[in-house]
Formats: sequence, C-alpha cells, structure tokens
Amino acid sequence: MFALVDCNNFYASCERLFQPEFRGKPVVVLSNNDGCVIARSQEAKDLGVHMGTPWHLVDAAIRDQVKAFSSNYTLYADMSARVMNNLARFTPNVEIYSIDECFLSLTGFSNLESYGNQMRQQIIRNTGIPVSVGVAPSKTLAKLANRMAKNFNGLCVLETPEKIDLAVKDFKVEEIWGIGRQYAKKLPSFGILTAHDLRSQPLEWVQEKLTIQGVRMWYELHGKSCIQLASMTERKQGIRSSRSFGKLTGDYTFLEEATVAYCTRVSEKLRKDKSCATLLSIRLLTNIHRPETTQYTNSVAITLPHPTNNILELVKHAVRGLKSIFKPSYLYLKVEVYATGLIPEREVQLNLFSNYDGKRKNEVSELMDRLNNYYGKGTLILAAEGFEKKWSMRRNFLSPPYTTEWDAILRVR
DNA sequence: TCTGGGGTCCTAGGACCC
DNA sequence: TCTGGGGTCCTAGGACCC
Repeated sequence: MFALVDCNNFYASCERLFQPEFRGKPVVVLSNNDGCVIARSQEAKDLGVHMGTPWHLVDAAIRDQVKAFSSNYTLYADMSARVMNNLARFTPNVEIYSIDECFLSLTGFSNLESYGNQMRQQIIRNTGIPVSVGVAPSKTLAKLANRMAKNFNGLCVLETPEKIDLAVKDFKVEEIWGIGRQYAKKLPSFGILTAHDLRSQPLEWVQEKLTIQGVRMWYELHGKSCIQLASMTERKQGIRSSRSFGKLTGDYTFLEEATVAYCTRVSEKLRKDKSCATLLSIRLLTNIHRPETTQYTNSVAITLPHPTNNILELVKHAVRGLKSIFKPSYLYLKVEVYATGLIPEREVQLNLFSNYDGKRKNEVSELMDRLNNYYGKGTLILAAEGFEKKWSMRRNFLSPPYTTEWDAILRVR
C-alpha cells in the first residue's frame, strides 16, 4: 500500500502561516518575475482565478480583492523540509516526490484510516501546513485517492476492490496521473472519458495508443503496483539554471553576466550533490509570447575536456558557448545553463589529452561555498557576474524569509 | 508594460560497429 | 535486375510531472 501526502495550496499556505490576517481571504502566489499564478488559496479559486494565468491578464476588479505574493522559494523549501521530516516518522520508506508531495510505503501497516488521520493531525500541529492523504495499492491510485480526499475531509483510503471500482467509475480520465494535455485531447475521441473506461480497454490497445507508460498505468489502475518508490539516494540526471530576465535585452554584456550567474548556481548545485558534469549546454531564447517580433533560439552543447564542478572552468566554457550562439539585433528574454552527463565526484577519470592532472584543487569553488554558506548567498561572487544584476527578477510582492534568516524572524508582541 | 523553472522517461532515427 | 543482418550508442523531440 502507498500513501500520497500532498500539502494543500502549499505556497499560499506557507504565506498565510506567517501573515495570518490573510486566513479566509483570497491569496495567490506568482511565478518568477511575478508572471503567472502558480498557487491559489481556496478563496482565490472560488473567485475564478485559474492556475497558470498571467497575473496581468486577471481582471483588475478581481486583482483588487486578492492578496498576491511573489514566490519565496527560500521559505517554501524550508517549510517543505519540515513537513517531510515529520512524514518520515511514519514509515522508513518515503519518496519526496516534489516540494509539496510525498509518497509513503505503508505495506504491512494496519488501521490505515486512523493512521492517515494521525498524519494529517501531526503535520498541521507541528508545521501549520494542512495536508491531504490518499491511500491505495498503487501510486497511480494513491494519487487518485488524494485527489478525491481534497473533496472529502482530507483523507481517502482505497483498500478494497469494491472501493477502487467505485472511485475510478466517475474519475475523469484527464485527471489521472500520467495523462497530460495531449492524451486528454485524444482519448475522448475513442469514447474514453473516465479512469474506468481506460482500464476497461484491452491491454494491447493501451500499449498501442499510450506506449509502455500506458501499460503501467493500466496495471496500476487495476490495483497492481508497478511503479516502485524511487530511492532517495539516486543521482540527478541533469542540473539546470534558467530564468527569464525582468526585461528584454539585446546587450551582450547583460547576457554574459546572467550566464555567469546561472552557471555559478549550477556549479554550486553540482558540488552540493557531489557530482561532476561531462556536458554543458547553453541556450539562448527570445520572447516566444511575442510572435510579432523576430524570434531566435539556439543552443550549444559543450563536451567538457574532463568532468568537473569547478566554477572557473564551467564559467569559461559557458561564456565561450554563449559567444558562439549570440547574434546581435535580437531582444532576448532568457538564457539557460544545463549540466548533464553527471558522474560522482570521486569517480572522475582523467583525460589523456587534457593537461589537467587532477591534483589542482577546486580551491576557489570551495572558498566560495564556505563563505557563502556562512555569511549568506552572494557574499562572494565572480566579478564577471557583474554587480548591478540587471537581469534579476521582478519580485514586487516578496515576503521575508521568516524561517531562515535571523533578521527576518517573526516578532511576537 | 507584464506570460515560471526544473525535472523525468520513451521513441525514432542516424551514425557507427563487425 | 539484383546490394545483409544484427547490434550499440547518441541525440532530438515529444510526452509527462509538480
């Protein structure tokens, strides 16, 4: 048996936790650059604010009634860690699936109904974050149960075949975990509208139309688990940093400074994961939301002479890559830095044809990590990143990082 | 004026091997 | 007129997730 625990309206819940005057009020959280709505409190949903809509396109009369926040990932990441730590007390086997979701293996546990309720109570008491719990014999059904829990009292346990039959009967096919926009468009033309319809098709048909992933989904909907809990120790396959700028630009220096900053981020993440990259990709994009302007997008993949997470080396290659794809006379929106072909730091093999001897220490990177961890992010940066940060995001409605900085800690009078 | 970021897995097709 | 068979590896693109 699996449980899926999902934080309700997570980002909005985090913001409200520290500004309780917004409890019971419509609250939204915006994406980077205050672009789209990415989280909504129930009251905001009730006002008809949709997920993913650009904030500036929301009706002004509605905007006036809603409290908007810029996304504050420092806060959300810390709150997420608290929730996950609490969940880990319920079973040794957990998979942190996303910032606000966690799968738990409950095989061998009994009284699932009351155990699920205990989880909900303990999480809200210890962290202040409300969660919903779905329990079922497969991950796909646990997701489905979780969705149903949101419409009940926050808990849904699908233990018996009868309960599962009943649950899939009216469950919309497009809401199944693994059915995205494309399949949601296609399936109704075959008369498939519900999870029950999909699972009633012959397996061969599903294999043909939805390939191997559909086959797994089919078994899972029948209560046969075939997607295991992912191990939390696995190495990532790629690490990316990409961000839209606060404004469009054609200025090469601007782009280079942003590339250096994003590349710095990537190298930090690599070192944190104790990984080295063998391939570094740089991608440059104009604003696709403005089809009337001339568009240009290009990317370059650089095979590194030897696997590395050294900031100076990565930046050198990143800048060279950027130069090779930059074209003047376009207005750019975004640059992406993507490291792939990751291998463990300690298994790096040397290259016969590079003069790198493996002994040179990663001193600059290590010093930067040490100072930036101790004194706070951005204490020591490469000069090539620039000091103006012209590329930084718009975040006009940012709340303080209440739980991670002494200066921001909440005062109680 | 203003439209996110960071991941995963699978398949097809091309280049290459003997 | 007629031009093999059985592989591997890599990449791009498309689907999905939160």
